[in-house]
Amino acid sequence: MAKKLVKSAISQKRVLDAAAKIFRVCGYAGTTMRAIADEADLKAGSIYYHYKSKDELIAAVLDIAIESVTEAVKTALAELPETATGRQRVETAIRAHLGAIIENGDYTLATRRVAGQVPEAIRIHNRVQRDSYATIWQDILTEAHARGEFRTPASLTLSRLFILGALNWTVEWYKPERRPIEDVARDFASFVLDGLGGGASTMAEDAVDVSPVQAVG
Amino acid sequence: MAKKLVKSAISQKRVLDAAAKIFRVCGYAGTTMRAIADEADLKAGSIYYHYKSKDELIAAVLDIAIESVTEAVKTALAELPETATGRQRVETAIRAHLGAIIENGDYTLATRRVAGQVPEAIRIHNRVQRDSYATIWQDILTEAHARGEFRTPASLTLSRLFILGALNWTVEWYKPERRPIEDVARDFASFVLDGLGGGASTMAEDAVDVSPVQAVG
DNA sequence: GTCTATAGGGAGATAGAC
DNA sequence: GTCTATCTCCCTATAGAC
Repeated sequence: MAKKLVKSAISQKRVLDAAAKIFRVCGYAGTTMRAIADEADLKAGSIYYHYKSKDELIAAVLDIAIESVTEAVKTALAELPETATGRQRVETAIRAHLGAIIENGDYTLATRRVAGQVPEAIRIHNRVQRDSYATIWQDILTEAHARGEFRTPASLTLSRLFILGALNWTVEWYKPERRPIEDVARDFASFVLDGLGGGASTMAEDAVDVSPVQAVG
Repeated sequence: MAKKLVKSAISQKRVLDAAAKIFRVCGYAGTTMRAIADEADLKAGSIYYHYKSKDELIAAVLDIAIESVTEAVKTALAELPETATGRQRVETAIRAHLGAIIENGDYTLATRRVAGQVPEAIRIHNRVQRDSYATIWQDILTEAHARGEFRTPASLTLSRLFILGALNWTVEWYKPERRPIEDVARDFASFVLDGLGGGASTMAEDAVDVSPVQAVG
């Protein structure tokens, strides 16, 4: 916060960004302090000035991954007028979620790659945060359903898992140079709300596919 | 194939199943030959009788993961009558895909955990198989669209990535004791085809959620 | 804050007995 | 087919100079 801390904070952030990048590529056990140090233009020993251990680093990466998405979605929803419909809220949350996980791609993907491999204590802490994020979606869906905007007494939990699955998978295939993430968000919102086969379309004409058979990941 | 090979083949399968399980939990670098050996009730050195290296093991796991899904979906589609609609084909493929990835959960999840960490040659080989699987879906969607069963000139590639993302994510949260995978498949097909907000519902009444706020993964 | 040097442990893979 | 024993390499983390 004070000016004296700025240099240290910058280094710390550089180490953290490097860690996310290496964890993403190499997984938990495959990530070495040397590789992180190289990425951050440091020597391995120097990392320990900023973080006590490899576990403290992965804990920080996991925290940022979920917190950045939570913040983005909360903020986007808060900016909507009170009169916003359930559909609008769902679409807004989709846009914010996609934007955040793509912007923090290294952190998001690192989270996926190391899932289940981090020590128990860290996993529990992170689980609480993820459950907390899930309630945001659960609330959106519950309210939209209560307002009669959904056609069926579907399981809202299953709906949420369906939506978040499709959204989270984007980090596996999305290439920024191919199309803006806002376009993906718009189409995904349309898929979620109206499906492929029915409903009133709000989907715009789509550009011709550049790569008709892109890998599933 | 001959009776003389049976014992060897059984051991080999036991090693492979053990490898999938350990790769799933520990990731690529985190998996040790000793851990695989323990899981298969062997000593570390014995594994090398069946597989030349750790890389050969992970290559086999990746192969099975994608091939089992491809086979399941191809077979299910082939069993449909020629007169089947696009909707029916999509629903059938969803059911087959979900059934296969859940049944081979260790292989499927191992694939996700080690993504991007395997040597180049293995990755390329597997990439070809995955692209080949993607074309099956692309064909289903293209045909359904050509028959006028989809409401819009949407990007079919984006549709496919959306669907497969939601489906693949199920391995992260699905618990067999909570509900049969067939129920998830039925509801997911409904989400995909009609969305949450519109269309003609084919969705059955859903059981009350046991866990309203399940982690996103 | 960052460096070098190193202690201490564990990995993949091989050799040869049984 | 499976075992034990071992070679060689590389990891995390620490100590102490600068």
